[in-house]
Parts: sequence; structure tokens; C-alpha cells
Amino acid sequence: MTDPAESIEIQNVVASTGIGQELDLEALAEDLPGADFNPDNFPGLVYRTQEPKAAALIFRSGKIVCTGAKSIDDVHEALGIIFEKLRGLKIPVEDDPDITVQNIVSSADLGHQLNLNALAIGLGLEDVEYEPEQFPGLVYRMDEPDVVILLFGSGKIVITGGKRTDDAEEAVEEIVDRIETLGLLG
Amino acid sequence: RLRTWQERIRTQDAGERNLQFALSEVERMSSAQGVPKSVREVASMIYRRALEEDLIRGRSIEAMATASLYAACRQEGIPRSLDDFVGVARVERREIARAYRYISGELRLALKPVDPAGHVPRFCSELSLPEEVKRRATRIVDETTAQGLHAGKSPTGFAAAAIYLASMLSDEKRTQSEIADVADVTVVTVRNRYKEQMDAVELGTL
DNA sequence: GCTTTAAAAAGTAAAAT
DNA sequence: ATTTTACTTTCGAAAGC
Repeated sequence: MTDPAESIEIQNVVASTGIGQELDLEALAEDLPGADFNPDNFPGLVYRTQEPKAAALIFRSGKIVCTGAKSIDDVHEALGIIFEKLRGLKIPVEDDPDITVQNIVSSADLGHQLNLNALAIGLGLEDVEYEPEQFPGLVYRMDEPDVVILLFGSGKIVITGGKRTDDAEEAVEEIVDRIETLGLLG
Repeated sequence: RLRTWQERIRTQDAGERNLQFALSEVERMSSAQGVPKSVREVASMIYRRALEEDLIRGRSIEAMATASLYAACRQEGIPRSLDDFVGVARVERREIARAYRYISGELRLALKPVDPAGHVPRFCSELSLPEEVKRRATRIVDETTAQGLHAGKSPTGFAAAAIYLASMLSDEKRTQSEIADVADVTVVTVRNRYKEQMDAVELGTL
């Protein structure tokens, strides 16, 4: 049987950083082709990179949020492109800004169908939200690692809220363990 | 007499007035949806508990009242979907759903997932279907539910599909459209679910 | 709490074909 | 009747209302 942990795929990485320099977003919106800036709507300027594909929210304070990247390396690469673009605009950017990963969203496949009703009761109604009227997934808040797992009837799952790559791996091992203990896997 | 009344209103603290408003809303929505008196009382109790636990402050009273009523129905096994209340509540669905999750979690209601079978009697009545269809539909739901076929599916849509299948099996056929209407789901959902149930059950045993 | 970004899961809905 | 688009849920940061 294939190991569910090996089916893990990172789908999205959210990270934050800062260039240590205040920005004039109005001017930046003019100089950066493709930039979206609607201050009435949202204070951040949106800039998208193509390769790797990612979206950055750039704020007046110089702080930046990067989202949409498929790996931590991609986050660094995408932000590196943005730093260079800014430098090209004569905007001083710190040499090597700290980049903090804030959230990693991963998907995985447990390889077996799940009876979510039985699982909701088995995992403990206190830590579970399962309202199929509203959403088909069962929401399970795990303490260690501190992540939220969405489980579906197909056996496919989503792990989010973790900051390390290992979190998803540990979470999958843990959830598989708990489901097996309950005799509800397969 | 009038002066005492006005005096009372004036000196009533906002909390009391808010509670009265919330409870009157519970009554209004219950009447609109035909919720039994005993369940309205449970709803009032849940709302009062939420008030005691200071869960109401800073939130929409209407949403919390609606959520209390929905939670009471869930707890008492009176099948009503959240959407049934969305139609009579004065706040949007999203807010009611959030309030329900909040109340449910904070008050540790530990409500079990909705059993689709609970919706069968009500829908069958509205469709003027005989007891036989109701029993068959319930059997279909029970059997497919035992197989876990309902995981992630809308309880109302699931019940509607079973009724459609049962009505055909009993020569008391109702159209997908008629059933979809009383269940407040689309014909596409009825169709999709009934096909799955059809494959999952042993037709001969029904 | 809201606003915006991105991404997956699966169900449902509505609009388009 | 099928296809496409879109919304539901989870997560986090950012600045400001």
C-alpha cells in the first residue's frame, strides 16, 4: 500500500517579508507594469509573477506578503524577482530581507474512502466541525502539529495552518494513525 | 399604569430589551417554520446560556437568535435545514452559519451530524406520499447511509433522492422537479444522488 | 469583523451552450 | 442535458476602517 505521506503535495505557501523602506504605492503602480492598486478597496498593491507563479501584496510600509507559490523555494524566487524589480526602479531594498513562511497548504490522499459521520464521532465532536449542508469536508483541528485538516469522503485531504514542511507530514501520519485506531480507514 | 409601564421601559437595561427582542425573533421564525413549542423553549434556553457565557456581546442578536433556533432543532431532532431559516431571518446565511458554529462550539453542544432520514417524513407529507413510500425511502436512506454513501452530501438532497427512488418503486411517482422543490435543492442534485443510491442498494430487498 | 491574495478538497447552484 | 463558472470551508500575513 502506498504511503499517504508520499502523496503530499504543497499547493500554496504564504510568506511575509519587508524591504525596510517606505513606498509610494501610487508611483509604484505607474512604474510596475501589471500592478493592481485600488487603495479605496485594499491598501496593498497587487503584483503577480509568472515564473514562478505567485502573487505579492506590497504595502506602503514596505512589508510584502507573497502567496500562491507552490514551494518555499518558489516563494524566495518570486520575492527575489520582486526585490530586483524594485531595485531596478531605484528603490533601496535590504540586501537579504528575512522571509517568514506563515502558512503552507498541502493536499494528500489517504487512499481509502472515509465515512465522515463515523469519523466525526470517533475523532470527537469537540475537535470536529462537519456540516455537509454547508461544506462537504470534515474540519479537524489537530493540536500536534498545530494544523487544520479538511477530510473528504473520497479520502482526499487538505492540511493547512502549518508553517513547516514537516507539519503536513506529521499531520498525515497522525491522522492516519487515529483513523486506523478507530478502525475507520478502508 | 401608563407611567409605570414607561418607567419600566426606561429603566430596563439594554440587555433585557435585547433578550426580549431575541426571544421574539425566535418566536417569529419558529412560527414561520412551524417549529414546535418545546423546541422554541430549547432555543430560548440555548440563547440564554449564550448570554450567560457572554457569547452575544459584539455580535448580531438576530444571527445568534437564529443560530440558537437552528441548534435547538438539531438537538431535538427536528429536521430543518439552516436554509429554512435563512428565508425568514433578517441576516445573511453566512452570518447565521458563523454564529451557529460559535454557539455550538462554545456551549459544547456536541451535536451529531444531521441524519438525512430525518427529512424524509416531512418531505413525504408535503408531497402527499403514502406511508409505504415513506418507509421505503427511509429504508433506502438507512441502507446507503450505513455504507457511508452520504459522506459530504447534502442531507436534504440525499433524502430527496431516496424519496424519488422510493416513489418510483411504489408506483406513486413524483417528478424530480416536484421533489426538488419541496426539498429546496435542484433537480440535478436529486438526479445525481438517486443514481448513486440506485447502484448502492439491492432493489429486490426494498 | 471586513477588505485582498492563492490554493486544494467535493458538493451544489446557476448560467451558458 | 452537459459544460463552465462560481461559491461554500480551512489558513496566514499585510494596513486601516
